[in-house]
Amino acid sequence: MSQTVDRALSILPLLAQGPADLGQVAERLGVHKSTALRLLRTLHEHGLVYRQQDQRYRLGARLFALAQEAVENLDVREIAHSHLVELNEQCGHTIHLAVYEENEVLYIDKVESRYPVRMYSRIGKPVAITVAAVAKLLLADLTEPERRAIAERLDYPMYTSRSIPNAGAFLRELAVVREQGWATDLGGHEESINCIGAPIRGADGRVVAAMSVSAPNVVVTAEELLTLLPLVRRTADTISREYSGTTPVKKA
Amino acid sequence: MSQTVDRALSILPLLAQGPADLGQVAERLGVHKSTALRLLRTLHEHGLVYRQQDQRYRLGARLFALAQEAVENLDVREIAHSHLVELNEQCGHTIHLAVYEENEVLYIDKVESRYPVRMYSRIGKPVAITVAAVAKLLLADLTEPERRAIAERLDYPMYTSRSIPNAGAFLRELAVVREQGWATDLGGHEESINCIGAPIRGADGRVVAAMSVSAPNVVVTAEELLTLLPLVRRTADTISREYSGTTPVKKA
DNA sequence: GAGTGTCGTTGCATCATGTGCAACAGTCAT
DNA sequence: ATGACTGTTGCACATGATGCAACGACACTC
Repeated sequence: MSQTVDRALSILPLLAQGPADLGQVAERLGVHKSTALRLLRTLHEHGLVYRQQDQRYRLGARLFALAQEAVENLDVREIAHSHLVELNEQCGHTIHLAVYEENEVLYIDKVESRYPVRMYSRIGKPVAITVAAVAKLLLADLTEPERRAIAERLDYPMYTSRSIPNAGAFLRELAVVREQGWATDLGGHEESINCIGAPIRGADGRVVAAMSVSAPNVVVTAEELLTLLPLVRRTADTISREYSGTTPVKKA
Repeated sequence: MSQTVDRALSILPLLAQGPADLGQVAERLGVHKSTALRLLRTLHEHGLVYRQQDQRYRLGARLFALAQEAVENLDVREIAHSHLVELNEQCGHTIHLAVYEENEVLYIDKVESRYPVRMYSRIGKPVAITVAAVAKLLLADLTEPERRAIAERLDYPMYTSRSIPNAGAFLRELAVVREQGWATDLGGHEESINCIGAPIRGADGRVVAAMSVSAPNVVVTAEELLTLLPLVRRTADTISREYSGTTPVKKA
C-alpha cells in the first residue's frame, strides 16, 4: 500500500538470506542505487540493518531484540513451557509448540529430546504445513471456507510416500482431525519420524496453539508412540485450562 | 532519512511494548489516523505486524522467522577472520578460533604464526578439551549442571605435568574462567607452549566462539604472552560487537 | 603512474507518492 | 433511536521520494 515502506521492508527478507552490498540490494529491488541507499540508511538508523566492515549490509541486532519481544508477548508460550518440559521429562521425546498466523504455521517453542531449548535454534521456522501434526490441528480449527481457501492455495510437496498429496486429501484429513481432537504425522515429513499432537484452546474454545511429540522409528514404533496420546492430550488440556484462566490469574 | 519508512519503523518498538489500536499508534507517531492505517497495512502485508481479534495490532511472527533465518546464515568465522589476521600481524603468534558443538570443541579457523614453529592443530579437529584455553572459555559459559555433567564424562589425559588432572580441578578452573572472562593454558597441552584466550559473545550475551593466541616458550615467556591479554580481549570484543550487529557509535 | 573499472555517495529538478482532511460505516452503550 | 467511538475510503494538494548524472575513493592492469 505504501510503496516506499514496501520497498524498504522487502530488503529484510533479502538480507536474511545473507549479506548483500548496495548494488545487489538496488538490483533485487529494481530501484536506483541512490534510492536503495536511502532506504538502507533508514533501516540502519533503526538498527534493523547493520553494516559490516566490507560495507555489505546484514540484518541488525535490533531485529533480534524485536523478535525476542514479539515472542515474549505470546503468552501461550510462557504458560505452556513448563508443561512441555515436564512432558519431555516423562516421555523423553522432542516436544514442539506452534501457532497459526497469517497463512503460516510457526514453531514458537521446542524442547529437545536431549538438550535444553536454545533460543533461535529452530524456533521461528515455518512448519511443513501440509503434513505436520501441529499444522493439521491449527488449520482444522479454521472455518470451512477458510480451510478450503488455504487448501487450494498450498503446494503439496511429497516429502515421503506418505505425505498428503493434494487439497482434497488434506481437507479430508482436517475433517478427521477436527472431529477427533488430535492429529498425527506418521512418516509424512521424514520417513522415519512419527508425531502425535493435540490442540491448546482458549476460553472461547478456539485453538490458539498446538503441541506435538516427535520420535524416530528407531526409538519407538508408531504404535508405541500412540500409547502416549492420553498423556499428550492431558498436557494440552492442562495448558488450555491455565491459558483460559481457570486457574488464579495474576496479570493485569 | 526517509520520512515514510522512518515512521513505519517507529511503529515496531512501539508495538513491542504491547498491543495497540489504530488511534494509539497514530497519536504516538503524531500523524493522522489514515496515515497510520496505511503504514500498518504495509507492515501487515510483510508479516511484521499482526492484527488480533480485537483489531489491535501487535508484532508479527514473521519477525521471528526473519531473525531465525538470519542467525542460521551468520558465520562467526567469516566475521572473525579479518580480525584474527590483523591480530596475527600485530603479535606474530598463532591464532585459533573454536566453537562448542555437541559435547565437542572444534577449531574452525587458524592463522599460523609467522615464525616457523608448527603446532599440532588443524581446522575441524577436536580440541584437547580439558586443557585448551578456548575449550575452557566455551565450557565455562554452559549452565552449572551442564558443566558438571560434561566434566564427569571427560577423560583427563596428562599431556604434561601441568595438565588438569580431574573433574574437580576442571570445574574449579571453569569457575575462575567464567568469573574473569578470559582463560590461559600454560604448558598444559604441550610443555613448551602457552596460550591466552578470550570469548566472543552473541547479542544475548552467550559465548558463541572463543579465540586464543599461542606461542612457544622459546619465543616469548608466559609473562610476556600475558601482556598481550588486553589486545586479545579487545579483539574478541570487537568481533562480538560485529557479530551481534551492534553499531559502536551512532546518532544521539 | 596513467588508465580503467567498480563501488558508494551527493545535489538537484521532477513529479509520483504519501499526506491530512472530511465524510462514511460499523459497533456498542445508554 | 441516539450519540460516541472506532476503523475505513476518496480525494486535492504539496511534500517528500525518485532517478539522473557527476563526483570521489579504491583496486587493479598494463
